[in-house]
Amino acid sequence: MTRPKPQKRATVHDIAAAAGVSRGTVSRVLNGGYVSAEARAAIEAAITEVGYVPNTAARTLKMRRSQAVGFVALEPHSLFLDDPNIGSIMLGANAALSLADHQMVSLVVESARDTERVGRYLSGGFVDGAIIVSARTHDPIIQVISTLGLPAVFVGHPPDLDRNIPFVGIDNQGSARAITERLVATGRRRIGMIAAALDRDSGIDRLSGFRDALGAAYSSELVAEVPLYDYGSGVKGMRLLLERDPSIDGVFAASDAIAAGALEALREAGRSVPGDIGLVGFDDSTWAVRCQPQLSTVHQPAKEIGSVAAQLVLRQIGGEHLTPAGQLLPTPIVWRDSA
Amino acid sequence: MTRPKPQKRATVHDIAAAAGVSRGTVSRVLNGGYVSAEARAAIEAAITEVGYVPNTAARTLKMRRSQAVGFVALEPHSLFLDDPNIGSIMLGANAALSLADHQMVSLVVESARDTERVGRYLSGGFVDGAIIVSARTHDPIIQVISTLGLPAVFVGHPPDLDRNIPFVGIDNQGSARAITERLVATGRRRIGMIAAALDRDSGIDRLSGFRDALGAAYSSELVAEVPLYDYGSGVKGMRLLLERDPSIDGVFAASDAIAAGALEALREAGRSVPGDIGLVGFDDSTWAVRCQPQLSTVHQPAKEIGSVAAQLVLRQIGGEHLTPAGQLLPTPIVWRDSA
DNA sequence: TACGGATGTGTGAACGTGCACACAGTAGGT
DNA sequence: ACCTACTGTGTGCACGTTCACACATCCGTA
Repeated sequence: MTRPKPQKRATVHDIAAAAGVSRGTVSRVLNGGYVSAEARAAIEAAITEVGYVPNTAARTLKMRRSQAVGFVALEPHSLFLDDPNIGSIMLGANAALSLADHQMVSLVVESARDTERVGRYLSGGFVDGAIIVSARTHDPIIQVISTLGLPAVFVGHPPDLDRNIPFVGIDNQGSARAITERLVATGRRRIGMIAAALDRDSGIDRLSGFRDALGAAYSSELVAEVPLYDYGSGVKGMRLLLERDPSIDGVFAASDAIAAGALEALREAGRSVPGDIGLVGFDDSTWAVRCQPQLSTVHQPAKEIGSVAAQLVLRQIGGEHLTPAGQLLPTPIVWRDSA
Repeated sequence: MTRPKPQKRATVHDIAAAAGVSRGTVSRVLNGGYVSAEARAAIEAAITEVGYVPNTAARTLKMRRSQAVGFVALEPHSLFLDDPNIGSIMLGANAALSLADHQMVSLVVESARDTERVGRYLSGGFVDGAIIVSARTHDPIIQVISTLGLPAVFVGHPPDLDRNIPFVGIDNQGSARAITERLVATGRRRIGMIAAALDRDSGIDRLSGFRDALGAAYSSELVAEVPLYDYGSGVKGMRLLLERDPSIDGVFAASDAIAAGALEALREAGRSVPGDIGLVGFDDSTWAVRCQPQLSTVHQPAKEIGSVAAQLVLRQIGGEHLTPAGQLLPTPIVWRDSA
């Protein structure tokens, strides 16, 4: 199964020959340097005529820099479909990288096979740095990045993350505590939580913030654990809570998508929101304003997170050693109709 | 602003020296060939000890193949946030490429600056082929791909697409006609459409399918044109239709997100669905089952589209000349509660 | 003994680029 | 007349890899 070589493409040699100069001169018109007006004109004409494009792979090899940054999305399967956040982070990162004339290349990891291949890709000199999104605890990618010594930034910070690797995120615990406290302040007495993604720092921290806010009133019976931040999990989680304690009158959902699902389960059960039950979410994604009633939630500055992550990677590529390693962005609470 | 060189990494030379053999032998244990058991063992030991990873850029340069395929998402800004389709297509493509041991790299194009940089990236030998999603009519990327001669597949087919470039998509026109006809069959008499994205083939074709189905009953007054396939456009479009003709009793929304927005506007106006008005969407995305009532819609096999696109690119990379160029996937209608 | 095949290893060249260096011509100041 | 600075151009080398080739050894068989 030998493959035919791709068609031959023009090189600096061809351009040099066509313009009657040497490779060096062509290189100089491309990258700057002293070139006479005639030579420049002849070379530029030759370039447009044959449609020459520099071979970036060769340039990367020589320069040891690719002007590209990897954006690694781990297990995005449900994230892409239910969580608009990852898309916003991506667009924020792309905008920032674009400004610095760097190419963002997104790599999707869904299987073990992907992990290994992406590891090779990151190590292979195709990217100068990487942004890693939604890593779980003990994620093999952490090891890969650590040993590689590649400039990298994590979005969120798995507890076992190497201390030297910078991250950008939000104060999940503090935000969860704050919004739960405001739920308490509205007079709710039996407050539960639909906790999700407890294998990620975000999930763990949101739960412990909830716990902090309730203090002595906390009861593990009123916490429904679900695997994902998605709509379906919200439906199931809410049903479970209603079953365990029909007198429940407040719920903190670990994400807006979960809250939307919870809303559906509450509608099924004939409970009104915010009349019978106060409901708050997390993310301030497009879900929040689509729901009926609109969700009170924690605003997550997704686009900015992406942008900051990109800047931190670029600074590392520039040789800077980042300290302190972590950076947290503010998360204002948005109070709407659901609580 | 000179940047420090990245840290020096081990090469085949280092491994060869450490194992007491030559570069050639190291290459053979990496890529297959006759190697003695002792040599192999020594080399493998050296590789794991220093954590050697082959430099893919160098390999790409020599082999003229990168084992990577670009996934170009054009103006995904609202798509990522409101349309789950693009994520599904991406995951479908990644799965198929992964099986063939190819790396999918996604490139996001949002600005003219991005277009140019992505063009350079695609031409630079970093990818062996490309999948292009959601190109608009007269998109500059079409020109870039055509002149480049890079193996490529479009998802959807802008009317001005080069005839030789394969595409994969769905029969937007036929599907739109079919679902509109079923809406007619339920007894609706004043049927309107919220048409979107009329600068894309999908938008144009869905509108003309709608027109076909209504025949003489078609009235341009009952078509609300909105720019995007998103929720907000749905709200606006539906308000417009209600204003133009309060007796409207059926609506075909050009996407599920639009239908969801329309549902919101109908709720505002106090109309019941499907009681007062029958509503159908397009995509069968997660929106469809989240809405209340759940949407009758056209199922779009997004994941499969991605998968087929990937396979078509891989076949071209393998040297095959694809003919016929286009491939359409079936789109069953899913009949739920909204009509 | 001589030969051919299978197995195992080392060497040189090439992929396309950028940079350091060498070199040449010109102009201006001492 | 000489030195220096500036502009302009060509050449060789290196980046790290793979492949073709040459060479070496061993074995079985004519």
